[in-house]
Amino acid sequence: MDDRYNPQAIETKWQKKWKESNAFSASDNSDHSDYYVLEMFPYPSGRIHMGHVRNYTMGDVVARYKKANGFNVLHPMGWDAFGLPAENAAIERSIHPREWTYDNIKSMREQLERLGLAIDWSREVATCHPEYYKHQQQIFLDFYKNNLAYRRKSWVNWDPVDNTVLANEQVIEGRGWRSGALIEKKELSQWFLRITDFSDELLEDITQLSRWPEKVQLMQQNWIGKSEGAMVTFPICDQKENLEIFTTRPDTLFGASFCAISPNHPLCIELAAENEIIRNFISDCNQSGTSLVDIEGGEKKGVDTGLSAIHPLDSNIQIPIYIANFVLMEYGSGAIFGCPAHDQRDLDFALKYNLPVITVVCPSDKNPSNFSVKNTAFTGSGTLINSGFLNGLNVDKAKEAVVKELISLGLGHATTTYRLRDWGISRQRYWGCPIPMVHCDRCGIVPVPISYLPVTLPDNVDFDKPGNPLANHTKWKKTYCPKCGKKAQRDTDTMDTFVDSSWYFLRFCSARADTPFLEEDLKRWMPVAQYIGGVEHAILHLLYSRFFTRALKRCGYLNFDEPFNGLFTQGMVCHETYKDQSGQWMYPEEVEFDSNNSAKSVSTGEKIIVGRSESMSKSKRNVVDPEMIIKGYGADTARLFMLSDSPPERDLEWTEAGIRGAWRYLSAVWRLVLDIAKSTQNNSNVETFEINNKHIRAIHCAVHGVTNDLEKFHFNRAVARIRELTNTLQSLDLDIKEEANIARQGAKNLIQLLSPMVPHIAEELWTLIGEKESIYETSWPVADEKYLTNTNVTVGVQVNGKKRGVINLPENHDEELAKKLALSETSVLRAIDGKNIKKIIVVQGKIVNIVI
RNA sequence: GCCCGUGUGGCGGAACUGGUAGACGCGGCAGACUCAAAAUCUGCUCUGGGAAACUGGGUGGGGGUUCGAGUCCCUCCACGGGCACCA
Repeated sequence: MDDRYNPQAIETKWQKKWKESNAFSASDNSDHSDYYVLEMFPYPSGRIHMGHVRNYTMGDVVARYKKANGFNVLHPMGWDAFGLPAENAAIERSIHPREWTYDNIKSMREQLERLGLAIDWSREVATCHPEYYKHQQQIFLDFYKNNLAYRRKSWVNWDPVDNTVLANEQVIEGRGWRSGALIEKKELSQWFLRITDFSDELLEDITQLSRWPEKVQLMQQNWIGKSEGAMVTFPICDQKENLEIFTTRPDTLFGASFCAISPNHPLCIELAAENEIIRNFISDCNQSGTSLVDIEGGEKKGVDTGLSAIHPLDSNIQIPIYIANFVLMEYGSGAIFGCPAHDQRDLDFALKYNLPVITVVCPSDKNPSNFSVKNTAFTGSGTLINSGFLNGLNVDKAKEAVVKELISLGLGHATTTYRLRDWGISRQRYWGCPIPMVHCDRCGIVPVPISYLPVTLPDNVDFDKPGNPLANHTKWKKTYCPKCGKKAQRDTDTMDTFVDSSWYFLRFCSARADTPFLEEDLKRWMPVAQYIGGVEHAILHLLYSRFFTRALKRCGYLNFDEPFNGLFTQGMVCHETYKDQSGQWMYPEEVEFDSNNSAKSVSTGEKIIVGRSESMSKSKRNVVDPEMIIKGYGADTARLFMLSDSPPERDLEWTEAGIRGAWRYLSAVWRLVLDIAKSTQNNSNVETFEINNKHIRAIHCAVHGVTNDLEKFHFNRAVARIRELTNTLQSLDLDIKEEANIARQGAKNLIQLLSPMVPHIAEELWTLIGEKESIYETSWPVADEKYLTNTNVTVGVQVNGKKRGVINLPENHDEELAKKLALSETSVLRAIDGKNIKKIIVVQGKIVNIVI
């Protein structure tokens, strides 16, 4: 073997060996404890990016570390393979989406394999494969049977560029999350999944996910948006119908000075038929949509309907009903009562339209007889005033009293609403899982029988026509009704790709089964012990997956609720951005730095403007191709750098200097271990050394510390500790027999500690130092306690909290000794300067503080 | 606007439950090897004063609790993220 570190040679060598020995296949009948580690599967865009490298390296460290600790590890990989880019490629380059996708999968798999990931590829799945989506269709049919999937007409967010419907969460600032096009409103019949059936469960159970980041728990809680309040009925003067209003502040009911309904409220639409002003106002609101409202800074506008509502608690009071642009049809009941004194938005509206402001809650530090709200609404708690039978009660008591009264009047009840709404999954696209339903003129909507599955996508489709290729297809949609046998039509919609990713983690457990998954496999592997992915999926994917698991439970597929026991969300990979003089983004390899560290264009020498570091993205061209890095430095170097500099949950700044540093370090380890291997003998029995030998202690401390760090996902600290150990080993004199023996022992531990992070070089060095077994099969080292506890400690001595010196003490020293030694230090005595000592604080093994 | 997070040398970041701030790395400086460079190795590197011993300051700003605060509390500022006419 070459004396120089040659990553390309050893990496391909070991990747071949691992593959040949099936090293990473998970056993479905092992006696060991099972451990399922999973990273979010990628969309097969064709090339991996640094985000993937970071994500999959972390997962690989966990997989290999757990394996070394005796676990039977499941670490699979697959492809989130349906979706729009495949269709775009079809349109732009006349490649069939299937061909494009499978080509991409092939090249991305090669790239991932080149990273040396300990993945069980025998379980690989692609969501676009009929063997995957036929099970998804079966699950959909079961959801339908169990009333968890339903169809209804609804206003949808229509993306005019992608020609498809988007879920609310896919609309960002009024624009499509993918296309960026302004979203229009359109009414269509759509399939929905009843996620709101589980609102409460999803909300409550999330607090029990102790190994999830609190941030993600909170984001999901906010997303579900539970609020408790009351539904109140306001009769309308001279009308049969009542106005139903949801409020979280029923206590302020006597402060109501107007009602407001949404422009999309049924009553509003009814009124619009005979009223042009209202008609104009509605179209105004619909037109402006979200975007204009944002631009105008959310001005509150309304139109008086001329109708009046009767106050539910006092029929002598009539309050005007407005149509207001800030009332949402989708939330609550689409109607509110305005209490200007205690809601800033209502107050703004009241001041604009000259409506009365009735103060009904007085803060505890104000005088109830003269407190009144002027320009700032009071939203805190206090005592009720001007409120009839509620006067004198606090807010909470008043809420209860009002609800009680409303119930007895038959005009209301306590209720809870959620921000979360049902999940619309219909997409007017070709490259997705077909919805296995048939529309029959006689029988209505008829499910495709399970034995007919899969409903496969047709091959010969035309992407040149606008709209849904499946609907445009001449033959595919034509079928026979499974019920009456007469001619009928297939549903031409496909499912949102978030459906595909809501159960793939279950499929991995039984990747080749005839049913979606087998119960005994789920029993072995689920829930996922450690899930790792980007925080950008904190809400959608993770919430949908939690819902899916519960829905599957309800349909009798499985018997647990939460799919992911542990969740880790890693930060993004960032890079500086570069622009040339004309404002064009530049790739990092097009930029060089001169000796003054100013940036120039490689080709023209033109000065380059260096921008702040941002998340790597193709549009800003601040990307570094992992393949180039692997070619230049090797996969181990790329992996090590991904783990070393930043804490994994934070963003990582990609730098050329950083990657070179990682490479230099691995080269140094290579030389160090080679030196040690050459100059020492492999004696298998581990020697014991004198308890205070600082070198042997350093080794055991490193083993102990790295183990703790890996358990806690502190990869960057683990790397720092391993480097410290390397420094220690480098300082040993191999000509001295005892030190050489320590060095050999230390080198072995060093290789073991490194092995989850940089597996190829670890395997090679493990062999070079005389070991026969693959390091992947070798047990994790355990630190010997006796080398960890200190017999002597160095303790700082402070005078008035300021460090003035250090003293050495036995670990179990008493107070007197500490005081005595502290007061014999010259630097300490100088600081005391003969002054009177008031007190001496001694914390054993930590600190001595002398107060003067 | 509301909710959450972060703020430590030139840079990325360490610091267990309040107990010696700056581990480890990057960069920089000096030196060794070399005809020279690269690579490698050695040393120094928070900052002001000082030749040095030593000494003053220092974890976004201000205040507080404590013998002792990067860590806890209050307040302000900056940056990042989530939600947003949510009734």
